[in-house]
Amino acid sequence: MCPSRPTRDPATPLREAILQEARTLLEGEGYAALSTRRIASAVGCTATSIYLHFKSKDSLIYALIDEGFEELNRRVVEVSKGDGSALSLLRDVARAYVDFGLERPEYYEIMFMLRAEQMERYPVDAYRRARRSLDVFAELTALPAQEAARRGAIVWSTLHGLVSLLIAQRIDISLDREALIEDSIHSACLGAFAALPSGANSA
Amino acid sequence: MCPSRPTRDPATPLREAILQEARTLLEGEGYAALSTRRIASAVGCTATSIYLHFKSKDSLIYALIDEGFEELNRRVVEVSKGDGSALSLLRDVARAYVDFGLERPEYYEIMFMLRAEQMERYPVDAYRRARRSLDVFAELTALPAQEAARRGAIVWSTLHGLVSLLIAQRIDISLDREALIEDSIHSACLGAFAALPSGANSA
DNA sequence: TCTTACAGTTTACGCTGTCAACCTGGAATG
DNA sequence: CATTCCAGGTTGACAGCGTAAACTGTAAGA
Repeated sequence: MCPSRPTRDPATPLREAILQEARTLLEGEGYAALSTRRIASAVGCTATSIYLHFKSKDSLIYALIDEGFEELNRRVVEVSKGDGSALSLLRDVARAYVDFGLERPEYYEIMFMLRAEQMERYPVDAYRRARRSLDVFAELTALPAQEAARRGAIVWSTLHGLVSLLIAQRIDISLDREALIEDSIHSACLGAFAALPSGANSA
Repeated sequence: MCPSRPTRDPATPLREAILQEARTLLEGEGYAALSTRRIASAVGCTATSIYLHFKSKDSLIYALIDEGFEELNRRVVEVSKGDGSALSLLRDVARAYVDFGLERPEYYEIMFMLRAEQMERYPVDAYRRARRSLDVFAELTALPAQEAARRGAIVWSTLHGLVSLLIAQRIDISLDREALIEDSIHSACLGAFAALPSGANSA
């Protein structure tokens, strides 16, 4: 009877309500729509209250990024535990990576496509820990560490190029999307196992 | 004796002065530093004066994007006119693409790494015309149109993945950068010419 | 000379992230 | 019971953003 402000459910603690609303806003309207004031008004508090629970807007987004990596890691690890040759496992893991990006484009965007200078504030080692599932690409090559790391980076960057261009809708829509993905994954696997010029394969 | 405001050189017309300052700001401090007010104050006019010469801030940035594509196109076309096998030409063109990205990261960023929703306002066909040099990837495969387009997209996305991750500094710095680039280019060329599963190669 | 158009400026609006100061209800303490 | 303290909010403000509307001075044309 006194609807002066949209009161929020006092059962859920504010921090969780903020996170929940941020998730909804991110998935519904994208990263650009994430503003402290929009979150606050949807949640029924003031914008500054967010700073009682998060050091900054960035750190709120890092919480979402962490959630994204949790899901990506879960998907990748699950697939990588299957049986089959290293090649077929790598193909499956690559597919899982691409699927994640296309099914959760907004999460992929904040995880991998944000401005570099914006991400610098995300602690480097935390980021490396977060994206540890990407090491699977390297491990599956079963090569010596240094060579494996480079091969893993090639696979990752190949898949990232595909996913980021698809998300940004920069790939000609007249192309057969599924065939492109299939071929790209295959090409990425070639990048992992084929002979490459840098010569270290023989090491 | 009356330095109330930083008067600008009246010889250069304002539009060119704005563009020049935008270039300087972009290359010196990156896309995030590009604000109408900063440009205006550096140039010696007011922020709103910019709108006498550009429809919006975006259209000012599109002018910079066009300049970027002009340089990229020039580099690519020049290299693609060399002689050698299709494979070696493709390698050279790929190298030119990567070099452009790493030598002009701020331009690469606004050309290929801006938010999707932000780029939507850039007319789709204008964008396609602007990045026409990327068609070279497809043409060099000397395949039927549809298959060539897919192969070209694979090459492009592979290189874009590499360049964008390098620019965003997301690739482990302990990796041998030059070897990674070399191998990625080679892998991209494999993506253009190797047998791939989608089956259309036989068409 | 009067008019018109151009090329600026001033002012303002609504938006952003964030900080300092203030308030408020409840628990702990005297 | 009264007092103090504090966690968890609010209010108000600041500096910055893109940009729209209204205004001004100046130069060319009729």
